[in-house]
Amino acid sequence: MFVLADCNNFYASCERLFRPELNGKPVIVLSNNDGCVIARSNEAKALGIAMGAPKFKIEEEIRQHNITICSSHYELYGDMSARVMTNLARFTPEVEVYSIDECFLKLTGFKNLESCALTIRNTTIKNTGIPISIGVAPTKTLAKLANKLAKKTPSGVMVLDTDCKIAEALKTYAVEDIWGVGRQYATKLISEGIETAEQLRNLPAEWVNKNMTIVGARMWRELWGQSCLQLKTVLDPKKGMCTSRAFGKLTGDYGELEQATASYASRLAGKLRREKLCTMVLSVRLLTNRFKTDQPQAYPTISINLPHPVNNTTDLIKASMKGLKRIYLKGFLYQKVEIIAIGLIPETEVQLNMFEQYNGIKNNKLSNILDGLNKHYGSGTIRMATEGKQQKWAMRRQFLSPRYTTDWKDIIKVK
DNA sequence: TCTGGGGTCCTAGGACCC
DNA sequence: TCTGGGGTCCTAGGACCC
Repeated sequence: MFVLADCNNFYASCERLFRPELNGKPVIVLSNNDGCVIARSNEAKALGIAMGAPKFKIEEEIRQHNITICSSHYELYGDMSARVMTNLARFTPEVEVYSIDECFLKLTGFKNLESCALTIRNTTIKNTGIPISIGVAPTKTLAKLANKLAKKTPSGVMVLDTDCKIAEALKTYAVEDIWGVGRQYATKLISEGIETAEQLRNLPAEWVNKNMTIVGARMWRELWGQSCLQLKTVLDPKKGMCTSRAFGKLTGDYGELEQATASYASRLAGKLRREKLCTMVLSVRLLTNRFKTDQPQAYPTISINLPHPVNNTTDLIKASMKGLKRIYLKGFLYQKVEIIAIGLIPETEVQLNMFEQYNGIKNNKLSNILDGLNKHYGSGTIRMATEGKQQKWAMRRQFLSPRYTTDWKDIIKVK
């Protein structure tokens, strides 16, 4: 049996954990740059605050209902996530951490699944303070579905362990809420008159194969209780890595773009080193704001093949600067730069190019020193000069909570 | 003023090979 | 006039996820 454990309103719950006065009150968490809503407490959901709503469009509701706003704070969420996952892993060795707030577990040989699920839920809540729901079913797709139903029950647990219970659950389950049915498929299915999971499951296999590719066919079989998606206990090596973030303001200034590009490249280099990976290709892309339809749009991009696979800050900044210079177009206001690394290989498998000069040893040494200092004195303590000092383009985080769990200086702020 | 960031997998089509 | 049959690899684009 597959179990899906999913934290309720995870980011909002993390924020509330250290501010208990917010319990029972509407809380929302905003995306980077305090752009749009990415998490809501139940109270905020009840007020009709939509997922993804831009903040500037709901100012009136925020004021009227006295909604508490938080900037997203991934350091805090990451730390709380690790605590939740550690607790879940105590119940079975078969664990797949699926996302920051979700985890699949496999339970074999348990007689009373209901009480087992309840134990998992209650223990995790007691030890972490994060509310969580548990869905249990014979396939991952059905466990996801069970979890969604569990959120609506008082016990927070839903076990679908018989054909009868599964059939009953599918009857009224909206087709667009199935894991694997996104916007495109939902529109298509609904236009064909398929509105519930039961109707989708009753479609002939040929129809699904023809219209929904192999991915859809797997999902369809999973709805019938045939497990096609296995538990992934070992993470696959990453294939690509990307640093992309909107600026705090639009800019067409080359100097500012240089700083931002260098700083994102440096961040990407740090991520690569942490995962012990090197990249062979670096892509740089500038983007204007697609919502500003009255302004000229441009998305110039370039891919640079590196002479050697690297992950040191010096070489990656250098390559990104070269890319920026080649794609920069005057007269546009840019909102974002993306730096993408593709063709990742493990540090230990790097092969050098005998026809190119290799400065890796010196540059790697420098990067390691950088990492060491930033780790000891706090990230951002030391950085490359090209990354800039003022960073006028840096993202807005007006409503950031203290680092309750990861910084001694901030812990004293807890009331 | 203000609209997230990071991934995965699959398919189709073109280039190229013998 | 007639114009094979089988592969592989790569890329772009589209779908999905949280």
